[in-house]
Amino acid sequence: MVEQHGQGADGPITPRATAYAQWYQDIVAAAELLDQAPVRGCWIFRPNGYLIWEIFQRELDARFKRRGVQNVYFPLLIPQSYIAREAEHVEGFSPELAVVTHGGGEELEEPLVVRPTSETVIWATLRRWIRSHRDLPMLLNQWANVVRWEKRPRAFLRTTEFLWQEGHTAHATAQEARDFALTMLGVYEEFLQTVVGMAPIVGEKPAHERFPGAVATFTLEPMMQDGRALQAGTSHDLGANFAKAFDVTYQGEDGEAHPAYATSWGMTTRVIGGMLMVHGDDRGAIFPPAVAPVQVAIVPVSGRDAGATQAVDEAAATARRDLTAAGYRVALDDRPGLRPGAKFFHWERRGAPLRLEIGPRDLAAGQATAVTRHDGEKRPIPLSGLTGAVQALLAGLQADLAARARTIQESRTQTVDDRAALELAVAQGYALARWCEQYDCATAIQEATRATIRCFPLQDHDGSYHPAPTDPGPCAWCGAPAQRRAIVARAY
RNA sequence: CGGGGAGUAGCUCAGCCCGGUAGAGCACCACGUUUGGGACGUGGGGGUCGGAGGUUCAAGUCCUCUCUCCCCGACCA
Repeated sequence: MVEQHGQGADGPITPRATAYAQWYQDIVAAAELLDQAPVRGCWIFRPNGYLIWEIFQRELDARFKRRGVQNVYFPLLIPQSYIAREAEHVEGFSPELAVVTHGGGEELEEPLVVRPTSETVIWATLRRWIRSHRDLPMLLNQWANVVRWEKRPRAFLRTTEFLWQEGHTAHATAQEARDFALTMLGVYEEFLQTVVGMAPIVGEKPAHERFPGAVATFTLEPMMQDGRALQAGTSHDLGANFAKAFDVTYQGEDGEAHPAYATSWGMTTRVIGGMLMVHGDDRGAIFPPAVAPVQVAIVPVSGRDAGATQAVDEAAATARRDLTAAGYRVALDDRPGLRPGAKFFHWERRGAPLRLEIGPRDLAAGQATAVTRHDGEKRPIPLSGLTGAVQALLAGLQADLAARARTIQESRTQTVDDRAALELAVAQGYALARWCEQYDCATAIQEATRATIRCFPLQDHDGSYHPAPTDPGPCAWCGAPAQRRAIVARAY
């Protein structure tokens, strides 16, 4: 029923205030999500880690399909020449490609790259799939793994191989492509808010941070508890760049050939790491109920005699049966030989959002003791109405976590107008500052503060995104004229 | 790629300076006593000491080479 401890799972957890990076590693271990792989930068997903990804997949996939997106699968290996077809694309990705040079014991005539992303192979194929305006829009997605040879890997946040979904769509007009890129941005935002419990800033990347080959890159930037940003998803308007590079045209109603307009959008296993950093505390991981591998941990407390213990065991088994039947992910911690306290710690570290204690005293009162992980509060709930009470507690907990994340983010976001204020703001969170949109200025900011231009925030009106109103004034860093404010922050 | 650190039991590490029977804690297995916030007793299993070469009667320990991992920076979802 209950898995045994794994490596490092029981080690001490470094407090966040002592060393945030070390704390992060500790709670990844404590939650038993990953294990070390033999290859640098790669991690093994343990059952709990993969279950979270499966839940992400289920939630996102349903949202995609609701918008008419169909799943496909393209191969892992891509001819090296494909990557080179789009000028910015090859420049952007070449440094981090893994290249296969040998196969079947022989050197390959043309090296194959392990996909870092699939725009090239997909657009090479869309050339055959798109003929007429009746073929559009073509809305595709694939669940896949990709490889990017990063210099500095970190568990979940930046791994050599990572799991993601990559959506690829083709449209008849530039406007339609832009609209769809924003639609998917909205899907991501809603997912991060309601499922993951994040409060991402949604915005557009500055030109120098765009995806290689994109005309616009939109991003979601939730704040971690230490004030740093994490890019948690992107949606790109690729314009006609890939259609031109791969010669994809369709015949319009006017009988003429037109280029197809593209989007691509992706979300990765990185978000799992972000979720840990947003919600976890010094006692371990805390998972929002919507994604928790174990939503309810039932800990029976044995009685002084066999009869009382048997009654407790039966009540615990009944609770598990009822909650499981109601669709919850439940663990009954019936491991023998462990005292209740040890089990409490066990489930706290692993992030179970709700714990139910059932002991002789509870049974005498016809109740269970419910303990919410994020605030440690204990409250009795009647065994007769267990499922309903659990549902209410989990719903409240999900909302509490999201609200807490939003509060932290807002309290650490400052609107600033000059260099000194910007430096102070990025030392502890987000700065909302006018920026001149000059690359050299962004570089100067980064060299001085280690912060980067995260995005120009977008505002959500009537389900669509619009740029924030212009706010002319001097660039907070260099004083040159600036039209709008950007989020400036250190990032993972 | 620069700068640090580390490879010895499943995990965390001691042992290395000063060569001589491979250890501790935790975890694991068995039995018993415990059980409302990390229990205890007794017994037990588990090791090519990262790899290769060298010195030596003898190498975890000394020498040479090598591989790998982790952490901190620049590249990135």
